[in-house]
Amino acid sequence: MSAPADSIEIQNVVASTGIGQELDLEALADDLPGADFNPDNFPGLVYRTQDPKAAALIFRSGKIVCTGAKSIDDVHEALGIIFDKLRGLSIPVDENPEITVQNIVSSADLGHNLNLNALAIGLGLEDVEYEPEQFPGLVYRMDEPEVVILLFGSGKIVITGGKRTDDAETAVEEIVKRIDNLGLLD
Amino acid sequence: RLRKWQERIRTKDAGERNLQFALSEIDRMASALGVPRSVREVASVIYRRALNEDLIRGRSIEGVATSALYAACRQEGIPRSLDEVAEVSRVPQKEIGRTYRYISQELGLELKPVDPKQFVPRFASALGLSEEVQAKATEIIDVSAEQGLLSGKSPTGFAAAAIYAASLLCNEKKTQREVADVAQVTEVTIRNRYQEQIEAMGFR
DNA sequence: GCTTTAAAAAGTAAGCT
DNA sequence: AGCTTACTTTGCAAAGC
Repeated sequence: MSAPADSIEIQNVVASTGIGQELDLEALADDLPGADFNPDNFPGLVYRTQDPKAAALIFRSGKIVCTGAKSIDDVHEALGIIFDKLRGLSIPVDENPEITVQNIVSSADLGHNLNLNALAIGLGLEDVEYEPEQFPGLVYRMDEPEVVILLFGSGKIVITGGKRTDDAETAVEEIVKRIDNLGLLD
Repeated sequence: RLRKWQERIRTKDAGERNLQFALSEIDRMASALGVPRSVREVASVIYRRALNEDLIRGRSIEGVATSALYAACRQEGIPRSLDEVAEVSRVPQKEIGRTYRYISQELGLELKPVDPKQFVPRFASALGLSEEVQAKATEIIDVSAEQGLLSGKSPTGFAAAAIYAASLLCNEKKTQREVADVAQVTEVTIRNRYQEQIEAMGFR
């Protein structure tokens, strides 16, 4: 009764935005408690929010990358907290900065063990990367939706590369169809 | 005009020198790995194809040469593990794996996943084990793979465990450490795979 | 290409008790 | 023999080397 699509859980959302204002990251690193800034290592300043849990990379240009959130709502919430923190430091922040979701990582469970060797051949070696000496997952690049699926022997899978919430659902339904058509869904 | 002409000759010479270097490296590594001449020839063909399709750009000659050799071993059914290939190359294992995936994809090699059984003769003879043990190990691999135990597991670790189990069953016991050393896996991996395989064979 | 961030899957490995 | 920690893979943006 439980369809594989019902097992989908969003694990990570990556989004980008910008406050429309250049920043002095050296000063910001001093004024923002908990900020990590190592310009020799990486040009962005790292700031983590506790609730919701997320990490933001803040750049001199005022552009920001938010990762680690468990939902698109959490991305907006976390960035809202950061915008308010910056405003609290008298830094002008755009009224409603546009937030773009760049990648959503989800996990799901197909509920059946998978024969990855058979699947590599069945799905087509040209679209598959399966090198168990290097990584236990089979990497399958799907065209529609344009996502990458990692399939494991346990039947657990990871869907990444999608920008929309329903990409994972569509991808799971599609991969189940393809595996079933190959007679490899036991 | 003259300058352009000289430049062409210079790049042609450089290209020729690079190709000779790559082919001699393939030869050197192939000798060190003890693979037959036929595999070196296949590796050379793969390298030339990669060169013609401009796949070397942005990659090291040695990295592509090593990957071509790794691919050739697989294509010819006598695979070497990435660990083994990395030992005779001056390119790190991680880069060999990454470059192999790239040229394999771009050249459409479409190589099937490595079959653990292909490691059995080489590992077993390195351990001085009989044909009987090899046949038993092969049987163990077939039975446990059919039961779905192979998915996601390293082919060398799978082969090593089967050889260890077969050596016990045929009274030619080798220690986990001895098998682990020739297969270049840890004893922990052999132990884990061995337990599953023994159960799949209906022993215990 | 690299650097940094985040998260899942499962296998392998290394260090410590 | 465990247990813990850490590394492998995928996707993406950011700025700069």
